[in-house]
Amino acid sequence: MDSLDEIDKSILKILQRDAKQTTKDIAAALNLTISPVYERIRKLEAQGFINKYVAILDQKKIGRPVTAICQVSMRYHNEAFIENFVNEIQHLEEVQECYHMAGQVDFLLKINVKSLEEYHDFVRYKLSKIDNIGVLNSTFVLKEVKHTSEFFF
Amino acid sequence: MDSLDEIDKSILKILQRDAKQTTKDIAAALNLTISPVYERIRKLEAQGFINKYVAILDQKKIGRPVTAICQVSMRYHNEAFIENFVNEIQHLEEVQECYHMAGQVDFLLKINVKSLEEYHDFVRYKLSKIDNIGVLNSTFVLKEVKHTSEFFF
DNA sequence: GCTGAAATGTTCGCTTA
DNA sequence: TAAGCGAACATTTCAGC
Repeated sequence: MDSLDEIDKSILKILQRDAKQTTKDIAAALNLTISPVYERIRKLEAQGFINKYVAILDQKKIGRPVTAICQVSMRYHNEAFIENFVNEIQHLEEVQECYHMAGQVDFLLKINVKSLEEYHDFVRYKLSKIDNIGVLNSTFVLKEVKHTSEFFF
Repeated sequence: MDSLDEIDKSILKILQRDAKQTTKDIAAALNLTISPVYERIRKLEAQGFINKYVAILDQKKIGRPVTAICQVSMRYHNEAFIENFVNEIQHLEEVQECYHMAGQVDFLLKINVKSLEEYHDFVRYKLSKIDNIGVLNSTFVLKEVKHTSEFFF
C-alpha cells in the first residue's frame, strides 16, 4: 500500500517529465488500458507520492534573469531565532529555495530577482531586517547549467 | 507580442501554483469566458513563457531523503575543461541543479540521493572522475525550509 | 473576444481473471 | 486484488461570427 512497483515508477517517471501526458498516452506507453493507469495515478496522488502539478516558466522570458545564492549564518543559535527566521523566509517571495544546512553556514538560499538593484533592495530591506542574522554572503549565478525537478528511479 | 499584461500574469500565477486548474476554472477566477483564457494559454506556451508542465513528487515518500550541496572548483579555467564539466553534469541523474557561479567557487550543485552511502559513491565514482576538478566541498541539508518553482509577479 | 458544437479526455460502476 | 469495458460526464479545441 505504500511501496511502488515498476508500473508505478514508470508512471511517476513520465509525469515528472510531462504532466500533460494523458492517461491514454501513459496507458499506451505501458501496454495497459486506461483504467488501471487512471487508478494508479489517483492512488499516487492520494498517498502523497505526487504532491502537485505545476507549470514551469521561463525565467528569462518573464524578466527575472538574476539568480543569487545567499549563505546566511545566525548570530545566536537558539530555537526561537531559528524558528523566526524560517517563518520570515516563507513570506519572502524572492526566495525560491531555502535549506537549513549542516556545517559552518546555517542557511543556504536561492533568490530570484529582476536585477542586481532589486537584489540589493531585497538584502537591505528584507533579508537583513530579520532578527539575529550574523554573516551574510552573496554570490551570483553566471549560468544555469542544469535545473530539474525530476528524481531518478 | 512579447510582453505580458495583467491577465497573462494572473494566468501564469495560477498555473505555476496548480497546472491542473482547468481553463474553465481560470476563466471563472478572472471573470472571463473560456475562449480568451484558452487562447492566452496557448500563446504563452507557444511564445515560451511556459516551458513545461510537470508533476512534483514527494522526496521522502519516494525514498530519496538526502540532499547535498556540493561546491566545485576547477583546477584550470580553460574553456574546454569547463565545457566538458558542463556536459558530464547533464548525464548525472543525481544532480538536480547545477550553477556556474561568480566568485571563488566555480560550480554549485544540488544533489539528491537515497543515502549518505549513495552520496559517497556518487562523489567517488562519478563526480570526482570528471577531468580537472580541483576542490570539492560537500555540505548536507538538514531541513528543506522552502522549495518552490514559482516566480513572483 | 464570444458562441457553440465536435473531438477528446476523465471518471466510475460493473465485469472478469 | 488488479485490470478491462463502456457509458456518462467534463474539458478542450477550433471554425465562424
